[in-house]
Amino acid sequence: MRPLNIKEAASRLGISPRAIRFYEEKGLILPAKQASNGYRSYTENDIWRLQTISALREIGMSLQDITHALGEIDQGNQQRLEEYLELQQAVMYAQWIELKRMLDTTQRMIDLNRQDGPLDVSHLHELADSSRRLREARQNWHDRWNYDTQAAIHDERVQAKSNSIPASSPSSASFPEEADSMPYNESRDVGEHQDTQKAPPSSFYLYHNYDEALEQTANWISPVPGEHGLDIGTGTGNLAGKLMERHALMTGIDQSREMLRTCRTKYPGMHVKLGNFLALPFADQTFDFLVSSFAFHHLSPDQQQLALQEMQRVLTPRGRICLTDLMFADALHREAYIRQAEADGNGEQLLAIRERHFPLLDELTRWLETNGYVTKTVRHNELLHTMLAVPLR
DNA sequence: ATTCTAACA
DNA sequence: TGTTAGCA
Repeated sequence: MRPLNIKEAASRLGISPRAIRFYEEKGLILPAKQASNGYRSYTENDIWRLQTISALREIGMSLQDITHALGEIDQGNQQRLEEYLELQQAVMYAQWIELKRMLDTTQRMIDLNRQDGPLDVSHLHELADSSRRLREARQNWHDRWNYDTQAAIHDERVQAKSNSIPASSPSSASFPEEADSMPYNESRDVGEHQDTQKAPPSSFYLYHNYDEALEQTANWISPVPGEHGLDIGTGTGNLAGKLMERHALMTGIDQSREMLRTCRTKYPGMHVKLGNFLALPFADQTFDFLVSSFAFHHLSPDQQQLALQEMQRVLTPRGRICLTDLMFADALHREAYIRQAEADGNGEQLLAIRERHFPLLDELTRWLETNGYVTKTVRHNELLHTMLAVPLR
């Protein structure tokens, strides 16, 4: 194929010629120059390189990081190459879903226009507004890109914390009735939460009952051997591992390369993929069930909505969902909890609550039930819950 | 008509 | 990165 000049290359990639020159200035590419006029000349290789740069850029990687990444590819690091290819794939999925969403929005506007006659402006604004917010939400996962650094120490930390609690520790003794994970309904749940205002002292409890909660999740899913399951935010694969023991075919996605690396070595039999929770890199109706533990609270409330929609998309019509995470019963519970933490001067806990977006149990339940699910929930400790959602059918 | 470099926003 | 200017 004939080498492209800069304008052709730019239009093919959907970026500006200036951007391309800028990348060159930063040392990311080095196109040949025509001796006669000094015009840059881009070969297929250059184009591929630019494509890579552009894709990585879209995910919000800094040019510095891209330099580094490209370096590894140049050295023939296949492992890395695959990661970056998946990254590009993830971007494409995000775009695909965005497109679908826009189609959806316009369709809704058309419908509303037909039904209620001329659409009043406020409604139009509302639609446009939500559409904008959704898009913003999706962009925010760029930040997660740097989450990697935490990966290496993740498992150690969890291990350390659950081990540091003896089986007969006071805190678990004060919740003896939870030991037997009995499903209970929402109203009872709210009631029970009222005495949680004597909030626990330190933050280690956030991970206490960690393993019990994962067990619960796997039990509730109880996969039929051979069923396909997706673990969103699989981290190092602890939950997916339990489901594989039960002979499910597990796929895990995470937004962190480092996490996935660890996961791959821990569970060679597991499909592991880099991906955005808000644009799952899978076709519609791919999985029989879907689990997620300790991942939801990394998303903003808006993003959680998107994630739920995505889950439905990749799930089979009869697919079930089981979520384990720290949750508040409702907004009041959250407020009370924060007040208590303030009173205790527990800064660590306050920070944890403020920086995460622990789902509200009542909202989550409402959303799922509105979307055709029957739910049941079990509480493992003050905040830790496991929720199962099965299609009404 | 296009591209290039350089400089400024 | 976008924009603009002055060249080849």
